[in-house]
Amino acid sequence: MATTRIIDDDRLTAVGLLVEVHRGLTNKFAARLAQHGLSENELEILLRLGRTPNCQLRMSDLAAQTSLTTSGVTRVVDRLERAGLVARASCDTDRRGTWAVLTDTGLERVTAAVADHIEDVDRWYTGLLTPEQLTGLTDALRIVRDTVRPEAVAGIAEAARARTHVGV
Amino acid sequence: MATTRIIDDDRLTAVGLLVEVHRGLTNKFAARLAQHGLSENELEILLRLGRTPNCQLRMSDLAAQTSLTTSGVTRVVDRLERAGLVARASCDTDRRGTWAVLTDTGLERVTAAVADHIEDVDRWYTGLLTPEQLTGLTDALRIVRDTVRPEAVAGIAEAARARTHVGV
DNA sequence: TTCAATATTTTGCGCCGTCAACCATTGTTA
DNA sequence: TAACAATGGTTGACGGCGCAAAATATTGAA
Repeated sequence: MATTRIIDDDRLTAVGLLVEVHRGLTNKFAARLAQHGLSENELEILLRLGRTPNCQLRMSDLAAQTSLTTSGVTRVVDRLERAGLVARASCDTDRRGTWAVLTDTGLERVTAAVADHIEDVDRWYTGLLTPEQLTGLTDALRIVRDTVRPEAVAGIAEAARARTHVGV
Repeated sequence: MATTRIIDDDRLTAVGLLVEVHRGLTNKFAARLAQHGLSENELEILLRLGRTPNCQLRMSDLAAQTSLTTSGVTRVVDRLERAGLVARASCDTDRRGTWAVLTDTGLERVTAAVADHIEDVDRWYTGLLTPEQLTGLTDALRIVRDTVRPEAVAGIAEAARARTHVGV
């Protein structure tokens, strides 16, 4: 007698699995990141800045990429700025906007944090799977990502053109 | 000239993908759940209760299963109790403990919510993948889940034995 | 030019969940 | 039995983030 309750639907457990993995990893990562004085959101913002040609991105682009609210980005950048890892620079071409610019110490900090972080990622995630499993996983995830968050690549080209210098 | 910056490590983008998918799905699901007056955490607690033999679970077991804090579970159950979806019942064998028991209206509510929710899950997640992709994905996720959250199956056997009745 | 409509960011307020402290109960050891 | 650590749950203080409104800058139209 198979149970056919809607509450046991396979699709439900499939998302459940994703959620559990996400939470589990987040918890595993949090401790080490805290040693570097960073939260996951802060790390992500630093990473996105660091990957950009001139290490800078508009606040609204950060919001689009991270799926934080613009308000959320404001506050995260506030903290990072207070910590000296990011600086704000006004945008010449559109004086409504502000660049968030990764400082030198910000780059150092994120580099150090990432080195440790990758160890954890490998231990708790990528290292648990065979290469085939991993590519299968990421391919599938990419399909889902592209439909649930198509806007995730904002402002990179634009930022490459601008050249705002900070520090020094 | 390949870029070899640590910040671009493949493993990093692999987790990034997972995080993006999780956030994207969460956002997609939130609206519909809100129509049923539920948050994702609330739905999860109701689901876990509903899947249990007598629709009841100890507070601490809920905490272990959901990776909320016990304090967090207290507050979520507070809200659900206020809404009449869950009731608290004292535990006979250990008077420190309390059962969270799904009420009849709670069961109705979660059933209705899940019906809609599954549609969304299918549209934004499981329905986007071929059966092979999906099983590959869940198999891989299960491997990760079992190592990052081995404690995720708490209190079910125990709850089956207890038979606390609430309402009527 | 002037004014309305729009875009970018910040701020006030509130919800949600964590942390740490706390109370009640249980089990253990003597 | 008393004394005490360990366990289960709740509460107060606090921080992070979203929502909506405000502040500022830009664009378009008359």
